[in-house]
Amino acid sequence: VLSLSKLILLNQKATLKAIAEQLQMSISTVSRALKNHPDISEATRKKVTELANMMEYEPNAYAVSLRTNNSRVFCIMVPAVSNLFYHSFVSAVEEEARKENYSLLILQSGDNPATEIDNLKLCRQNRATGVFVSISPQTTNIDHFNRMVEQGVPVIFFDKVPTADNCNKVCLADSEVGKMAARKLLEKKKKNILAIFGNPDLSITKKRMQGFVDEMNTNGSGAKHEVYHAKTAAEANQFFHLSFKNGQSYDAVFCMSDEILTGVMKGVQELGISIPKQLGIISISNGFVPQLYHPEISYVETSGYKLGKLAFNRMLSCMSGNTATEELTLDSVFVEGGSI
Amino acid sequence: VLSLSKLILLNQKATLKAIAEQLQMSISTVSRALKNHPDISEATRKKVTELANMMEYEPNAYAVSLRTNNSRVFCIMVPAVSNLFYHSFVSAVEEEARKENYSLLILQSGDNPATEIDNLKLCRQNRATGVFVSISPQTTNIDHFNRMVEQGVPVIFFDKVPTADNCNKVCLADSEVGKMAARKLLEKKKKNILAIFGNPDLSITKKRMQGFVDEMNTNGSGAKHEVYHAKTAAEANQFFHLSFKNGQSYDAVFCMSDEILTGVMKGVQELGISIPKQLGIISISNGFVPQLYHPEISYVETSGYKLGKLAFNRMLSCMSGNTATEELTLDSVFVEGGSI
DNA sequence: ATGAAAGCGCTAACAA
DNA sequence: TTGTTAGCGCTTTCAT
Repeated sequence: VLSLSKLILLNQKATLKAIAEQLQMSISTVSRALKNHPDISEATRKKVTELANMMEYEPNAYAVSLRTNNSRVFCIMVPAVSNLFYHSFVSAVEEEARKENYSLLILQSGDNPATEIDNLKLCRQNRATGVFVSISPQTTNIDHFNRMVEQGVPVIFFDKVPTADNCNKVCLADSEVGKMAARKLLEKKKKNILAIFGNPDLSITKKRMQGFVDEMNTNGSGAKHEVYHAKTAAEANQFFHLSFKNGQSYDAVFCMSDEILTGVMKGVQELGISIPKQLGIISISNGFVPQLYHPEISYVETSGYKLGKLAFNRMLSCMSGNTATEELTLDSVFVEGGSI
Repeated sequence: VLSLSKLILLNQKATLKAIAEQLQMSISTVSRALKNHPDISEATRKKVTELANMMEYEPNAYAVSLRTNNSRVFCIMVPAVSNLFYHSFVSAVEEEARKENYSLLILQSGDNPATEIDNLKLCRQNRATGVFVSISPQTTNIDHFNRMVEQGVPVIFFDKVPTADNCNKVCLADSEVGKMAARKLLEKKKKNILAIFGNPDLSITKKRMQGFVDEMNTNGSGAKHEVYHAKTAAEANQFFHLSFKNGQSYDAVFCMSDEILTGVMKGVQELGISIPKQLGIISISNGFVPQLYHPEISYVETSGYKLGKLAFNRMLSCMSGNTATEELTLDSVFVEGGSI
């Protein structure tokens, strides 16, 4: 239950001006009192803070930004937030941003370069302090992003990054990840490997494949591997069925992504194949999907969460005047599950 | 390659003032020209828009908000964005917000009531036009939220909603969902059902359980059911093992959530139980996890995406002056998978 | 220790 | 058709 006087106070807008009028003092005194300026007397400070609390005063972020020319807003642009990998990235950035007292503007591009440009306008309208972006596969021209950088707004590309090299990138070590998966397969003495990759046009596919194939060719004496591409889980499932119906006897399957893995694992269940006895499985994953199965699937980890933390640090470094562009890479980790 | 003159233009801040100075006209003329005010001559409009494009002018969102007293920002507060259900909700709201030209401020509470209050301050600082919130289980006092409503900021509670009834709620029909799952089990003539629910303190658990048990008691003549609670996937897994090691012969398992389902399905794989021959499985889910298995798990759908759309509509209705509070409920759908 | 005043970028009522 | 002016809420310099 609120007292009448409190009700009256609450019903007017809580601004510095309103507080100043109530207290018969100037706006600047109120402002200073509220931010513990040393010049302000204890008595004044006390009166002001008490009334401010009563009125539930919160500074108007827009007025502050306008005045200080500093928005304290980061923008994150991703193809779609409804994606395990990206939302763990967002989650990590949110945590760090909160600590540093920044807010987040989250934008989806839907893998559409035109929407990307629209979103960039929103970033500019909101005078974003910095931008994190994972670009769409069709984005080749990054002039718009470079423009932001020229104007002093750091842009950190992450995950899906452009090929140009004069920009800040924070990536998974995709080639290294593919290499590590191949190495694990060879360590386990797999001789006849089915490797299923995603859309061959994506740079992520190219890099993972390059690492995988390199390792196989360099150190895989005696081991055979066949490469397929599947754009969806359903396609991966079909490939799997074809491969195991034709009597070919692979002893291991490599899945480039969760999408592929789910298609393959459905095939495994459909055909009643026993893992790892009849067949070894290894995947590249964020970690959620592999632990749904028994035995849990062994995978090389690509953590959106860790990438988010790394990207945020890079952002802070850019903001503190570090103008050199850098290409950072997240070390990959193998997580043993029992499927190989 | 940019011309020198363009470079010079780009290097100064793109504001109405800067444009006005270049063109030797007043700020208001420029402002009007840019928003196609009918009073402005074609010649002037053309000159202004051309220069504005050259300078890549974007209005300063903070100045606009400050002046118009309208932020065009919605705030969404959830326990954690790294959650399948919530991020599909966020995704839906983002889509609608974009159409209406609103931005999104996304905040995580970490299921902590104190953080919730902090977040609410952020909402106020950003003068959010409206707030979507799924509260933490420990939040009993919703005064802070009511305060926002009193000050004209609509608050739409979704999913995890408070018990008080003078507020806007958009929920899954949790009781109905439980009831529907029970009905499906009875239709399939299941006689001996293991029902695993989540944390018994959560209202969502209570409601789903109430619906389930009600239906069983009302129409389940001849069918037995036993209720367990598991707070994590691992606990559900343990229960499952105990239940099937002790020689008890359930013919179906009901899982209240994805979390429970993953624990149970791991048990199914570990014990090599054949679905649906030896055992029927039914779950309540967003839809992602059930389709990872073979056969796909039959589930009653709880769509975060659809809930997001519904919540957004409710928000628009509140903003257009509809002050009556309402409690909306999303109809549930049964999705046949083959596991029962 | 406190106040007055300018200005951030924009909109809109009023004037010309 | 265009310009002048005031003001949104805040910070900060300069004065007192």
